[in-house]
Amino acid sequence: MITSTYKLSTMNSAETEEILFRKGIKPTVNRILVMKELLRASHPVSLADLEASLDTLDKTSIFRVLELFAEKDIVHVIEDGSRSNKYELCHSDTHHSISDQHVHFYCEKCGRTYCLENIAVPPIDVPAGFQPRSVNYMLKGLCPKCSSRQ
Amino acid sequence: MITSTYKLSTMNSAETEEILFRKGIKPTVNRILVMKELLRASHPVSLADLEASLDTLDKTSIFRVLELFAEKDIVHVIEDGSRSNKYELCHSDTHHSISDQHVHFYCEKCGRTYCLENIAVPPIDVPAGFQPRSVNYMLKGLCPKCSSRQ
DNA sequence: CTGTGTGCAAAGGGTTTGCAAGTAC
DNA sequence: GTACTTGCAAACCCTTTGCACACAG
Repeated sequence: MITSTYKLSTMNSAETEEILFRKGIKPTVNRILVMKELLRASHPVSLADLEASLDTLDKTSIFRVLELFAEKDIVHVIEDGSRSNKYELCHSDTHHSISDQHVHFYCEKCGRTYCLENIAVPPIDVPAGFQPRSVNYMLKGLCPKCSSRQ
Repeated sequence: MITSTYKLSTMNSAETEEILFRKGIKPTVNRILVMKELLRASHPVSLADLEASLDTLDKTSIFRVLELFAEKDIVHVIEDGSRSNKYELCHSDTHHSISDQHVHFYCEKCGRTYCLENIAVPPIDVPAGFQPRSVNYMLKGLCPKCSSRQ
C-alpha cells in the first residue's frame, strides 16, 4: 500500500541528502546530522534528547531544523502532554495527512513516548463546519517495561 | 444511559457543594468559585481564562483547586497542543474512564478548544503490556467561525 | 556582495514549588 | 493547637526570538 516508505534502517548519508533535496531543502551539515539522529532514534524524541545526542550542535539550531522539517512534512510533531514536544520522522513520503497518522502512547512513569505504528487513528465524523488539518491520538498510562516492574 | 449526569445549567451553590462533598472535598470558598466558573464556562478553559474571570483569586490557588479536582476526577485536563492546558468538568458522575471520553477540537486561528461531546473517542486495541489510563483525541484545524471568515 | 545558516544569550509564557500568614475545627 | 488553605514571590522548564558572525554561491 505505502509505495514510498523510507528504508529507515538502511539509509545512508546519500539517501538522507536525497530526501532533503527532494523536499527543496539545502542539505547542510546540521540538517543531515539531525535527520540521521532522528533515523537512529527510531522513536519520538524531544529537543532535549537531540541536544544530548548531538552535543556539537546548539539547541537553537536543532530547533530550527526541526521547525523547517515540520513545515516541509518531514517530521511529525507529537504533543504528548508531557512538558516537551516529541519529534519523529514521517514514514511516508506522501504528504502526511490525518489518515496516515498513528496512535502514540506516553508512559507516565518513564516519560517515554511510543509509536504504535500499526494502529491507525480511527477516523470520526466531524460536525459540519469544522475543518480538521491534523489529529493527535494519545494514550497515557504505563508502558510494558514500567507496568511489569511495578 | 448516563444515570447521574449533572444538570449543568441549573446547578446552584448547594448542589455545587454537594458534589464536592460527595467526592470527599471540603467545599471551601475558592473551590466553589472555581467550580461555578467551570459550570458557567461550558467549554474547556485555561488557567489564564479562570484567572481573568475570577480576579479575586490568585493564579496559584486556582491551579491547586484544579489539581485537586483532576485528582478526584471532577475535571478532565485537556492537552490541546496549545501552550496552555484546558480544563473542563467531567459530565458524568461515574469515574471517568477512557470509554466516556470525547473528542476535542482546537482551532488554530482563534485558539479556542471545543468539546465534540457527541463524539466518543473510538477505542483501539492496545498492544499487549501497555496499560492505558487516559486518552486524548485532539483534532486541530479551523473551527466553523474561523473557516467561514477566512 | 548577498542571502542563508549558525551559535550564543536572553526573553517569553505557562506551570509548579516554597514559604509564611490565615482559617477552620 | 493542629491540620488544612491561601496568596505572594520566585523558581523552573521548554520554546522562541534577537542579533552578530560565518559561510556558500
